[in-house]
Amino acid sequence: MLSNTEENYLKALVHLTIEKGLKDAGTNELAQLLGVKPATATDMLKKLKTKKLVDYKKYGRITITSPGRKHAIEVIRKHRLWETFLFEKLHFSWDEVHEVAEQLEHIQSKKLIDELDRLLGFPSVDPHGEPIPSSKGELKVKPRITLAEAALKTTHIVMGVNDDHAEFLQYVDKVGCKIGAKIKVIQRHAFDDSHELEINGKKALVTAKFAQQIFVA
Amino acid sequence: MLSNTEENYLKALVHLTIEKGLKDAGTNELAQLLGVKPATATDMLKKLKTKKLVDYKKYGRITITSPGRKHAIEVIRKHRLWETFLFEKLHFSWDEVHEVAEQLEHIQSKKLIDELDRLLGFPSVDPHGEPIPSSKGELKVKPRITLAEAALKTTHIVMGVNDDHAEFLQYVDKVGCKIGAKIKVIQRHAFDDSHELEINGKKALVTAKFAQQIFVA
DNA sequence: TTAAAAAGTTAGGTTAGTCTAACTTTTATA
DNA sequence: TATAAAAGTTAGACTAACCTAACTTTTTAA
Repeated sequence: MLSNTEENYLKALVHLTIEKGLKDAGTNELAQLLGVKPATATDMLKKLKTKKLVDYKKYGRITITSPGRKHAIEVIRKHRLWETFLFEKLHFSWDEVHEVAEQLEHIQSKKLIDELDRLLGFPSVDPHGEPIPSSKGELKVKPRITLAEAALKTTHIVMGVNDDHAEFLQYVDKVGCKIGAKIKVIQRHAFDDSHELEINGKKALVTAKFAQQIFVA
Repeated sequence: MLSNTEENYLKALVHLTIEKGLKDAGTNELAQLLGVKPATATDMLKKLKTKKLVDYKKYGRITITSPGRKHAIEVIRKHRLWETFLFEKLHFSWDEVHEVAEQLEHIQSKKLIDELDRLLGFPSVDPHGEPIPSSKGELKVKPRITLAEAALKTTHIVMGVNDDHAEFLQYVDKVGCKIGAKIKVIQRHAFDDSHELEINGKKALVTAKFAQQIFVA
């Protein structure tokens, strides 16, 4: 049985590699994502290596092993099912679900998750548009285009949003950028990397950092 | 914010005092209930004392303070609401709910509990017949008679069952002893403390330990 | 009423997860 | 291609929650 902390490290590795289409990650970026110091991440990586959950050699890059990936994807499945439950059944808004799901994702009970899945009607995406891994551990990695890379003056559909920060999501919501919204990048300003958008017909000006968190098709 | 462990100590103190109609508890019984050594409980009691959650002096008896009680009752409320959710919405049987609720009771989110309460229709008892504290922190302590103290040859109604052990609950279920069942103590055998019962008309022979876990009215 | 038993505490040790400060290895670039 | 910057590691320390072994205080009962 893995601790909550170990599960969080594995989950972070999947976010940094598989979900970005990359094959490995570095100690510093892992530490940063988890909000710990690199030295702390090094210690944990040694432990995860002895448990055969990551492949890793000193000063090298980190890859997740097949058992490590399997476990991480289960945690991600739980996280996204709980987010969906909170949103669909308990009247949570999309900016409120993440924080509570971070706690709920570590509850250990196979039956709980199977039944939750059934109660929700076997959903395939969470409230932010992120795919929910199947009970067999399959995680759909759709090649995602962020608003920062999307073609200019073309209408796109908002497919998903990074869920990590409540404040960000409230802002996203405020400018009318919901899942399914029609969105167009009118122009990019090189001097400050800002993006001029049209969301469902309404103009908005956002930063590059904002644009990188919005996934479109 | 209290750790899961601190919450478990406070909860155990309420189980040992308020729910039994007693005003204080001892280090050893507390340690035993929590499955730790007395030395460990002593350490934690010192910590809870500095946080003003218990009243306590060296070699003395432990009482819970008003803030400590308030917090403990919130945890008990969460535990029993989660048990009810698992039983009512997720097809768990009454012997399966306790273990998972032990994990879920520590999730921190006021909104989560308020919404769960609403989803369940503001229940007043959990699947084992235990009262669910109100959102204001009121815990009904019904004076409870166990089967071991119940009058002989009188028909009683099963009002509740101690929920701690899944195996016990499965056995309780098997002999037909559900909440609301009619139960009569035919005879008690002094030489081995066994109890001869009649449950909904069917005979059964049970131990004293069994009889102490069944609450009747 | 005192001695043994029960209850409770203290001291010192362990593990998990974190930190800082100093160090080493790798990489990128002048 | 040498060296500075970036990336990563090591050593030593801290806290929370647990342990065992030895000790002290309180209670019980002969």
